[in-house]
Amino acid sequence: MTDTPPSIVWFRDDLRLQDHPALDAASGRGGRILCVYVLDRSGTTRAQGRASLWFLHGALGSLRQTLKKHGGDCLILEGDPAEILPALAKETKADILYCHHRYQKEANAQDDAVSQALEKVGCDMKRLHGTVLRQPESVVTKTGTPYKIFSAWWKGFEGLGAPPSPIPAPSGLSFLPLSFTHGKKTKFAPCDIDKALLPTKPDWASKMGEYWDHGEEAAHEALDDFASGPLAHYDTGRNDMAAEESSRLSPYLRHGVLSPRQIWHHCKNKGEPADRETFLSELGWRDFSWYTLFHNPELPQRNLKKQFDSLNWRKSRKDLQAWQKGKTGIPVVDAGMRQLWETGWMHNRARMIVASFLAKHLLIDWRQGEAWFWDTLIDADPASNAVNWQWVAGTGIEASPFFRIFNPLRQSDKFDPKGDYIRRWVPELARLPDDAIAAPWQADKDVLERAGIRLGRDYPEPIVSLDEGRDRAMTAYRKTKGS
DNA sequence: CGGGAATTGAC
DNA sequence: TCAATTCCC
Repeated sequence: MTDTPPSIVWFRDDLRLQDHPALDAASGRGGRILCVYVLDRSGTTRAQGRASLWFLHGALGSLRQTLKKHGGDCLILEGDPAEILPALAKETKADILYCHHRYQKEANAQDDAVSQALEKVGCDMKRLHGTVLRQPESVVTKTGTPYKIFSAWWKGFEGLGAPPSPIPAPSGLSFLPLSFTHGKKTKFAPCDIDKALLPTKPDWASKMGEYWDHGEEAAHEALDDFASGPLAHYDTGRNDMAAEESSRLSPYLRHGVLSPRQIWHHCKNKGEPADRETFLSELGWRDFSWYTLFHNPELPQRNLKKQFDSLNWRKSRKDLQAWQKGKTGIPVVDAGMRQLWETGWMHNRARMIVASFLAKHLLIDWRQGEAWFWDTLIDADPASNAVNWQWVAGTGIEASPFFRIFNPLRQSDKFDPKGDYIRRWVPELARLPDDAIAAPWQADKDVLERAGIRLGRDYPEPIVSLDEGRDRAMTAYRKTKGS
């Protein structure tokens, strides 16, 4: 045994052992390691939504199990990291703490504060890049300014060659036992993660548990299943809402059970070039979102196009709730929203449709939608969520033009032609024939009767006429021009 | 990662 | 006539 002092590895959105630069660095140093996760109650960073916390519960449990196989464990505490971590460093005599950079302004400021507090107890904080393909500063235009357009950024990104290869989980890890925390010295009791993380109202845990497996092993299985299957026809398959052709890796990616570099390198030689390029560019969008958030910290709160600050959003609690519950009377919108509620996840095509419907047809502020997704998505990502909402609402830097309004019926025709997605998530419409299920209010009376549907009772009438909603949005958005 | 009206073009 | 293409919103 060397006399190298212990190191602390502070886990955040990187709940894995493989391709974990912070853990790898701690291992390479030689001393014993204390793994810690802090459920941040300081109020300085945005609290995760309830669905996301549910997934976190599983991810933390799996991380602990994996660490136990290596003879270690992860200490889970609740409170202010700037108090907890220095206290732990003092108690364990650790002189170095490893973690990964965070790219939200508040989170980065918190890390700065933790670093300063650690310094006072003789502990050095080392932040490594481990949660994105490339750190946000690394892709810049020739004039040194950040890119605003994805395709231009992507070109610059690819011009740098392949992203760094993932690193394997360190072997021969040596851990500091957690038992010291049960001594009198520590003032921090271990966090009861069941109590702190599992949702009670609503009790999502039992339902969502049917759809998701936890842990690195399950995540890599999902990755391999996708790479050896749906990736081969991803270009078209990803848009079929009823098919299970999308990767469904987002929850693992969000919580760092998988790293983007692992996904990239696992897929880089699979499938046809066109399908692969489409998928990798989706992974690119995730990095670009973090890049955009890094350069625009106000992204989750403020329109990046200030022109839309004057937009007169409708304030309708009733319409917002109908959207949230999947009772808008537009089947494809309701299908998406119900899939979200039950599984904590929504097909990406459906995300665009429901988001466009809220921000355009209902003319409700995209921030209301962003907040709902934040609370109900197990993959709710600080960067992607905000970027994509601003994209759909037309308020982002590189956004869909404001007059681009998804027509839910055309979307149904194109991406759920047989209505299978609607049948799966809006079962009360299941008996309607293929050509009527996307727009029951347009169906003949006897068709509805045969399917056992009385509109307004078994299934709602549309809460807004698609034509009128579209016109209303066009008018309201157009008014902001030049104002 | 559009929609939809206007227009073209193959019958 | 009607589907494909063009072009403005």
